[in-house]
Formats: sequence, structure tokens, C-alpha cells
Amino acid sequence: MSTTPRTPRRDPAPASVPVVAEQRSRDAERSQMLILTAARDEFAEYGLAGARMDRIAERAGLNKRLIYYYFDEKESLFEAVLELAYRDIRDAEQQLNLQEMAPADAIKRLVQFTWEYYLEHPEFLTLLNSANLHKARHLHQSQRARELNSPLIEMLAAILERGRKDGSFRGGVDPLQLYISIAGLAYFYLSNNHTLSAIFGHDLLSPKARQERLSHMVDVILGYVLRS
Amino acid sequence: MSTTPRTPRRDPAPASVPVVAEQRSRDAERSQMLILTAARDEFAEYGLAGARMDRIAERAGLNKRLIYYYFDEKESLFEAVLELAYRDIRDAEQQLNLQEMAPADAIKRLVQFTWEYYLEHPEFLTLLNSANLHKARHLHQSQRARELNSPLIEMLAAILERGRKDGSFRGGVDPLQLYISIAGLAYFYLSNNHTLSAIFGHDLLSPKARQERLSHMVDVILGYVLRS
Amino acid sequence: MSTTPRTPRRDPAPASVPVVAEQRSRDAERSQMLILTAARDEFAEYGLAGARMDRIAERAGLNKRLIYYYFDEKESLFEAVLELAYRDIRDAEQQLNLQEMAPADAIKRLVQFTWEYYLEHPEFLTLLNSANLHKARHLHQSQRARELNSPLIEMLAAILERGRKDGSFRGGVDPLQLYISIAGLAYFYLSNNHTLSAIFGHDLLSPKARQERLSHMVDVILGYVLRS
Amino acid sequence: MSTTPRTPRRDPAPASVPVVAEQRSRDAERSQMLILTAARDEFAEYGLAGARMDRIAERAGLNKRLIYYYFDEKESLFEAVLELAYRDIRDAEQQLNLQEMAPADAIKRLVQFTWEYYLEHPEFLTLLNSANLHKARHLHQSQRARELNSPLIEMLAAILERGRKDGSFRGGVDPLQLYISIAGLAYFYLSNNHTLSAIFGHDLLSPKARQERLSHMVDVILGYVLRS
DNA sequence: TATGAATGAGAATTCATTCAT
DNA sequence: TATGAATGAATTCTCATTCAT
Repeated sequence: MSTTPRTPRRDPAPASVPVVAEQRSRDAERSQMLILTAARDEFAEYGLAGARMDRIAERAGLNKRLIYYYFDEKESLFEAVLELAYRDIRDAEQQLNLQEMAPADAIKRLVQFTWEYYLEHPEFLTLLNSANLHKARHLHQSQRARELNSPLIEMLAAILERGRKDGSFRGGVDPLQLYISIAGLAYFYLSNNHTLSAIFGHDLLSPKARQERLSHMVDVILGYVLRS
Repeated sequence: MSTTPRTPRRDPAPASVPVVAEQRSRDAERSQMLILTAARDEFAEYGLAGARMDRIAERAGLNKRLIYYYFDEKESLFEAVLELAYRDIRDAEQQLNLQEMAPADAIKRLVQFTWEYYLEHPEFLTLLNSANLHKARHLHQSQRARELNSPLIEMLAAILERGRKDGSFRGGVDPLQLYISIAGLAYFYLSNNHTLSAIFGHDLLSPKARQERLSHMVDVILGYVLRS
Repeated sequence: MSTTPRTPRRDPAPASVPVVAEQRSRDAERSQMLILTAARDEFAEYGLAGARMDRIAERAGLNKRLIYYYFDEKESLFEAVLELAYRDIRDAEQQLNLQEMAPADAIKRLVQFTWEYYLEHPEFLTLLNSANLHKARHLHQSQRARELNSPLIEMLAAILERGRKDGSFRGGVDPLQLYISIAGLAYFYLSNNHTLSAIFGHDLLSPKARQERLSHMVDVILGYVLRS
Repeated sequence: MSTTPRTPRRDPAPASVPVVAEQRSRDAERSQMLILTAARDEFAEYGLAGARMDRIAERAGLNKRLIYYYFDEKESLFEAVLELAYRDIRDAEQQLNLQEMAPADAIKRLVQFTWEYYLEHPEFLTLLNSANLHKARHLHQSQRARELNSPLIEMLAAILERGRKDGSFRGGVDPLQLYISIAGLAYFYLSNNHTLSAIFGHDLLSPKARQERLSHMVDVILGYVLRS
């Protein structure tokens, strides 16, 4: 089933009142976006099973019934939220323009971007968790799953190749593995921040701690790709 | 609230008393462990909110009421499961005996151990996720949180120091950051395996893929700590 | 917490709108009143702890879920029922118009009214019992507690004063004490009717017995207030 | 079914160890009394439906199973508690020796006794409430119900007769009605103390308020029985 | 006489979802 | 397009009571 909000079957607007029709349509879009945003926050905060349709409606300031009108059921809503989240990060990644930078700078920039994106979008982390707890079956069903294939991998491959050619990078680095590693360095620290803070007894999100983590991550990744 | 089952464990039956068949269903300690194991699996599979007390009872082969008898409520049971999981991994870590190995070998061994532990204990990953989704409040409440402070950090600090002294390692490596990085490299790959597989279109858990990932992880971590 | 049903009552349907059959099950105010009445009977019969939400729903002919929709939880429902009961008796008291009667007649009338109200509203007695068993905490929480302050006390004070002035009543009678005494004479007999009947071996609620009790009560109260 | 604690069928004590048997028996009696006392307090505090067998065991400091051993089930235990309560008040009444006092003094003494007994035994009031909420069916079942028939009624009849003969009391006073009235005056005030305090806005149990109530009660009852 | 372990039936409450307008 | 009313199916948790020793 498609997870795109279905266009509610409404009576075709009579030709004489196009403006009103437009108005309606904009309201509809606005409502859907309100719901999606509210749902994203709710799912991020409580996970799929813990999220409450009532709370989503309340967050959105809309009637609960409307959620069903646009998104059919909780799971479809969750899929729609996931797609939105993936689209958002892919859009952000595309702003990066790494191809114009020196290889080492590009890598550094990517690490920094990943770190900052996760910091600014904590919901992305928990949504990803939830999706995987549910075996990513929502993703499989989605026709867009493959589209999500980040163009970053190709971008990263190109950077690695440039670096290898100019002698600054070691060879044989798999861009997919590297991409996952960069994400993992940032993700684990942030996603498990509460447990780590509790165990190690200090706040891992203080400005100083954040700076240190980013610096460490850059060192690890560059330490790996740079020809020694 | 303590997460220890309220009824004190009985001393194990003296060896001279033959264990009769009936005893099986009257052994408090055994029942508690059955519940804990069942709960661990259920929580790992569905998360805290998605887990069902009914299913836990069924998995344990025990009356649902008994869960409440020993663990009071779902959340306490979850706490008890978490403590068990932490204790298990800490116990495993303590078998490592890294201090006797050459620094680079020790680091390599630690990466490998982490990777294998996560592979063999996939429930640990989702439990960690769930705990953090719930803001690790379960951990905070636990008096044992601090005990969990992995002795591995000190062990790792010693290894790094040894490596630095013998000239093989770079200086200035923070053992806590390194520990988190090692965990993160393995964790992200495995925890988000479903999403990653869907996006990148191939099975990340094939034997070959596993081998490649471990190899990459070792390269990244050693690439970082080794003096170049 | 307020005990008012959270959903504001809708304005009653304008007279011009014909009440269709379907409306019956879609009338919020009616549903709430059905629930309240059913709950009153259930609480009166079984007390707060003994009352069953299932039975209340059944008595009301409504879905159990709807009770929670309007009243949140058992205790709030109980509070709402109590408020209704207090409101009802206060409303009835206000119909009395004692101020226009001769003092002795007014007192007699009040005794009679109390007796008859308790007889016709046996639920009032058990609700009062239940409320007090639970230390009237429901009342304390209610903002309306003070409103319940029966205007009867002032009315009674005025009657006593009139009687004292015209020489028929003794002086120094505390209207609050008298009010409680009148209530107590009727209440104990009715509320503990079962025990008393069992102990004394005859039916205390036969028409003859009722008449005798009322007569006795009037004698006691008048014997007290009348100047001898 | 009898509500008397059944004598647990125990092996007859061997003739050689009578002391131990006595000991056992005393322990048994002690346990039963501990249970009864605990149950009385629990039932008084929460009513029959609200009482918890677990809490009773805890209050008694005994294993829950033992309650069932001695009292079979909750309802039987409640009956036993009721019988104990009735026996207690009857015993206290019998200490009164009203027959030796002047009629008016005897009446006054009875009012005072009732007031004080209720004050000192608040559990009696709630137990009576609970019994009647459950339609006193526990009492009906009890073979002792009739025994509870307070000898006070006869005592009261004698007093009234003495007063009538010596010219101090009015004639035609029904001792049963009077007995109920005396109880009702005290009972309503104390039993509904919480509601009354909340409604009238002051503490009805302050020493001063108690004194005033007793004084009022005496006035009411004497005002009624004394020949004017 | 005493007790810890265990349980089935039930009770309050929750939740996604649908109805009717 | 929007909404308040209503519901069935769970779901967590409770409770009196029994088991086994």
C-alpha cells in the first residue's frame, strides 16, 4: 500500500468557485503536514508502540478522526513519517557540495555534518530505531525505499578516489563501510546518551563534551583514510 | 525502587535432597529466571511499550500472575531485565584478559569481541535502544547503575598507555571516546541492519559481509590508534 | 480535579430540530446522565469498592468505554455521583418553604421531610456512608463542597428564633446540632435497618413501623424544642 | 455455616506431652485473635469489598494461608469480626448497671455511654455500615444473631417504667425506639463526621465540639422523656 | 501449625478505530 | 473538510483462593 496521503475523494470543485477549492486544498495540505509533524514528534518520543493517536491529534490541534481520514491507520502514518524523515536528511545531504572541496576537507565536512544533523534532529535517531525494531518492514513496503539510497555513497566514492589519486588517502576504502562508520560514531554516542551518561557519570551533551566528541570522530575517520 | 525481586532467594536446595519432579514448579529462583529470560526476549523483540505481559508469561511457561508476584509491574520487570543484560555483558568483558596481550592485539581483540558479542546477543542492542527511548530513567533509578561502569575503560586506558610507551600508539587518545567508537561502529551496522539492507539493497549479515565489516572496523580503530 | 464531565455539555438541540431516533445514542448529555444514574444505583448498592464498572455500563445500556470517555476513572465517577446526590437533596430541601409555617409546624414538617426523603432515596444513605468510609476525601477535593452548605441551617435558625420569640420554643438551641439530630434519628433507623431487624426480630419497614418511627421522631424533636 | 473458628483438626496430643499440646493450643488461639483484630481494623477502614486479605495477613503478622485455615473465606472472616464487635459492645453495655440509678441519671448515663463507646470504637460504626450495605445477610446466617438482642432494651424498659411510676417520665415511650434514637444521635454525627465537617467547615471532633454534642444529645433525650 | 509458591477469574483502564453528521 | 460520540478488543494489573510441603 502506498504511504502517500491519499487525496481524499472530494466532490470536484464546481467550476465557478475555483478559489474556494484552492483554499480547501491548501488547508488540506496544511492539516496533513500538521499531522505528520505531530506524529513525527510523538513517534520519536515514544516509539511506534508507545505512540498514542490521541496525543498525535492533540499535538496537531486537529481531530483524531482526521488522522484516519488522511492516513488510514497508525502504521501507515508511521511509514509516512519515516519517509518524511528520510527525505529530509537526504535533502540536507544534497546541500553539502562536497565535490568541490579538497578530499580531506570533504571527509571532515561530512563527519561534521552528520554530527550536527543528528544533534539537531534527535527524532531521526529514534525513528530509525523504531523502524529497525520493527524489522524495517515499513521500509520494505515502501516503493520509495530504494530512492532513499543516498547519493552520498557515490559522492563519497568520488572523494575517496580523488584522495587516493592525489596520494593523500589510502586505497581500498569501501565508501559504504565508511559511510556507516561515520554515522555509527555519531549515532551511538547520541542515541545511547542517557545510558552512557548514567554509567559514566557525566553529561555527554555539554558544549565541551560535544566538541570533544566531534574532534575525536574527525580524528578517527581521518586517521583511517589518510595515508600514513 | 529496587529492581530486585522482592522475595529473597532461597538457599539452593542442599545437594542431599533429591530434586523431585514437582519441585520444578515450586522453585522460586528458577521461576524468576524463567520470567527474566522470557521478558528479555519479549522486550528485545517488541520494545517496552510493545511487549505483552501475556506473551512473557507464555514464553516463560508460567502463570501471568506470577510475574506480578515477583516483579510488581511491567516497568520493574524491564529494569530487572536491563540489569541482567548489563551484568551479562560486563561478565563477558571480564573474561577478556586484554592486559596480557600486546597493545595492538588487545585493541584488535576488543573490537572483535564487541562485534561478536553484539552478533550473538542481538537482544542487547534493542534493550539498549528501549532503555534510551525511555530516557534511561530505569537506569537512573537503579542503585546499581554505577556498578555497571565497565572496568573496560580502565583496562583500555592501560592498554593505550602501554602502546604509547612502547611507541606503537599515538598519544592523547581518550579511552572513553574510543570505547564508544568501537561500540558505535558495530552497533549502528547491526542495530540498523534492516534499514541499511533495504536502502543498499544487499544482505549485510551474510558471512562475507560480516567478515568485511569486522575487518573494516579493525582497520578504522587501528588506523586511528597506531602511530603513523 | 473537577468532577465535571470534561466534555462541555452541548446546548440542548433547538426545539425546531426534530429529535430523530438515531440521535438517542448520540446525545452526549443524555449519555452522561444515563451513566450517572446507573453509577448512583451501583454505588448505592455495592459501595465504592464493590461497584463494578461493567455493571454500571450494563445498567446504563452504554459501552463501558464511554464511562471513561466522560468520567476518566471510577473515583471521579463516584465524585460526580456524590455531587449529584447532594444537589438533589439540596434542591428538594429548597422546595420546603418552612419560613411561612408556624414554628412547631415547620419543625414537624422538616422531620417528616427528612424521613420521607431518606425513605424515597435509600441510595442517598449508602452513598453518604461510602463517602465517609473513604474519609470524604472526594468531597474535600470538590470545589463545590461548600456550596452544599445547606441553606437549611439558616432556615432552621430563623424558625428557632421565631419560636423562641413567640414563647413556644426554648432558647439556646443550636440549629446545626438540631439538624444533625433530625437527620440522625431517621438515618440510623433506615441505614441500619437490616441489622436492627435481625436483632429485634421484626420488620422495621412495615407501614405501621414507619408510621411509629416518624411519630416517635416528631415527639423527640418537639419534646426537645418546645418550651415545657 | 457457623462462623466460629473451627478447631483445626489436629492429631490428638500424645498423652506423654500435654504441655506441648497446651502450648500449641494457646498459639492457635493467639493467632486467631491476631487475625480477628487485624481483620476488624481492615474491614473498618476499607469496608468488606475494599478490605484485602493480603493486608489483613500483614497486619496480623501472619501468613495469609493461615487466615483460610482458620476462617475459610473472606465472608466468614467478616462474620466472625462482626460477631466479635457485637459481643464487645454487649459486654460493655452489661457493665453499665443502670438499674441502680435514678431514672433520669440512668438515661443520661446511657447517652453518655453510647457517645463514648462510639468515640472509642470508631470501627464499630463502619463495621455496622458495611454489614448493612450487604443487607446484613451475614447476620441472618449467624446463629447468634438473636443473642445479640441487647438486654439493654429490657433494662431501658425497666428504667422508663420506673420513671413513669415516680412521675418524672412521660408515659408511652417505646424503649426500642428510644434506644435507636440515642444511637442515631451519636452515630450520624460520628459516622458522617467527614462529610459534615466538609460541609459545615469546622472540625466536629475537637474536644469542645464533642462536649457540645454530648450535651445536646442529653438535652434532646431528657427533653423527650422527662414529664414537662 | 505454619508458610512460600502458584493460579484463574476478574476488574479497571487503554487504545486504535469507526459511526454519524 | 472536519468533528464529537461511541465501541470492541485488548492489556495491565488485582484479588481471593489453593497447592505443596
